[in-house]
Amino acid sequence: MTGETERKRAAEHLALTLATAGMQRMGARVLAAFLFTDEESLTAGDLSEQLGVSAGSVSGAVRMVVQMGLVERVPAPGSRREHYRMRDRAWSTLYGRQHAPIDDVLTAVARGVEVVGPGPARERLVYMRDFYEFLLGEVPSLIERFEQRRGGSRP
Amino acid sequence: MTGETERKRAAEHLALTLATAGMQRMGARVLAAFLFTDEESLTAGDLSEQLGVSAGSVSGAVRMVVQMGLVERVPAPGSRREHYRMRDRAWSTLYGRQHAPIDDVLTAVARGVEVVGPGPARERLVYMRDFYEFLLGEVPSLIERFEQRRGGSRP
DNA sequence: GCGAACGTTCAGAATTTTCTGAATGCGGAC
DNA sequence: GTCCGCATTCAGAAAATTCTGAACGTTCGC
Repeated sequence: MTGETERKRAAEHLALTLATAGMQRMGARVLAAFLFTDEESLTAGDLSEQLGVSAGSVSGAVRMVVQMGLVERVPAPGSRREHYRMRDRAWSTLYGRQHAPIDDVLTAVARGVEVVGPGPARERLVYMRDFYEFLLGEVPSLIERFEQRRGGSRP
Repeated sequence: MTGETERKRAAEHLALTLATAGMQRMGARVLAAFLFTDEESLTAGDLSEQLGVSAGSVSGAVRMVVQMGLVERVPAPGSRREHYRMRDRAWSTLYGRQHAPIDDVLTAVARGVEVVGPGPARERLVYMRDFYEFLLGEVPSLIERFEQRRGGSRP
């Protein structure tokens, strides 16, 4: 273990990396905050203070990560604030969610196959469609395999 | 087959879908143009005209898709222009590339594990690290399986 | 009920990303 | 060697995204 400063630096670095990889910046920062905390749960106020951003930004970012299924509200007995924490399996959930767009792409490609007559373009479209169909089928089992492998040591 | 208009509509729709899924807009439009054409190859001029955008935009977008490994320059005998076409296996390549950020995330998380002392946060970080390591190992074999399954019918 | 604390919403500001268009570079034809 | 046509680069404009901060609800304690 190193100092608290190091922890924050590592958290911010991960947030930046996730943001570069396509996640919204504030969502990534909030997520990193949850990931790196030893607290049971965090409130919007905690996040606002810890990240040095406005309550409004936190509100939006929290809504996003909750909607993504990465963070959940936790019942807050005896507190007026809303408490949140990371969900278990957050990462496999995230990975699964990243594949939601596959459905949309698949639909768009299928439309292309309908519209385009025989020829090279159509062959390409069929190939693409097959690939995305394949993915759509394989990803869940991929995640499941990880869960099972992990399942024994951390339920 | 339907009219040429339908084809363009389908191409633009796919481009928009890919853009929504995180790809840069112009890159997606260029890619869709390659995907939907029956021409052997396209030049920057073709793309510029077809998409109704400036040569500068095309240049940047083409550079991107080439660098992504989705499109390649094709020798242009007897023509001063540069010719490009989609590469075979473009989609599995794209999918593989989408996982390049995994390396970065993995590095960032590993740093977190080093920095954080025992506790819930560290457990979470270890879980995340394991998941991304698992992915990094599985994705190539996933793609390979698709290629093999497809290999017979389209070499 | 009343007051206070907290979260949310939304219009506007700031930042970042993306596109354009003119200048520049490059390669082949003559 | 010079010219011509196309591609690229890059500074600046345009557009989209993201953050803030003040106003508004809501919920709980009293």
